[in-house]
Amino acid sequence: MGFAETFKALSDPVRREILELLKKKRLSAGEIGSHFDMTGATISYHLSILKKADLVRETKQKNFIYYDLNTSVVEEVMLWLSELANGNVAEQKGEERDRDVKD
Amino acid sequence: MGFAETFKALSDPVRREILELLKKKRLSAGEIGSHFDMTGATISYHLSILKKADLVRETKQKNFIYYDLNTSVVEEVMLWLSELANGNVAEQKGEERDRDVKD
DNA sequence: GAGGTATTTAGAGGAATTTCTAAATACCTC
DNA sequence: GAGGTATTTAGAAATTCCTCTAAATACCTC
Repeated sequence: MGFAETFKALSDPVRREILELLKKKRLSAGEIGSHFDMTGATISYHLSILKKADLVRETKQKNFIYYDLNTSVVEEVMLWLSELANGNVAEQKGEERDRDVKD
Repeated sequence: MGFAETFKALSDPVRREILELLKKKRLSAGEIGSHFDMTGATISYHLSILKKADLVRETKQKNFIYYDLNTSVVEEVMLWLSELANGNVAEQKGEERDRDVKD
């Protein structure tokens, strides 16, 4: 946990693109790397940051390491943003904001 | 627009705390600064980044500058996250994911 | 276990970020 | 318009981030 690590992980365009790739299906580090014009070492660095933020999970299989998206952390972030924008959870339709806040 | 700037803005704890302060009510730069143990110049720097990300708006009044939260950008980010996590908009209850994606 | 493929780790360079102090700007009040 | 308050800008220092090359680790297959 810790939004600092999560938002920092999300703040890099390469890492966001990795997450979008993983949205479709899980991929090995090498498959992810082939989508970018960077060395495998750099991809590994980005994956380590996504892992630290718990945005992706890894599974070893044969001599590949597969990565997939962890949506629960994404939803925690959405919750925080939702409370920031609306003062409550996922209420999108009204403009009731800051109503009945006791403490 | 540009998620790079938005997520980068959200990635700093001071800036997230500023946004939470502004959730309650709009505040002048000085009022914001008094919540932190930093110089006014540093707060001004953070505000400039929030402004660039369009997460806050400013209004001049007398010789104060008031800042308030721009929730529409927050909602754009939520939308992106929602599509990342669920493949569609704010669908929280099902596990239908990646259905009927034509292109 | 030797060779091969997949991935990570270490170390270094350059760019970007965060903070400060000091100075500049802006605007209000008298 | 002079003095005062609020805020930003400029420049510098310390730290963190992103990328690379080179080397290490891990694991599979024969």
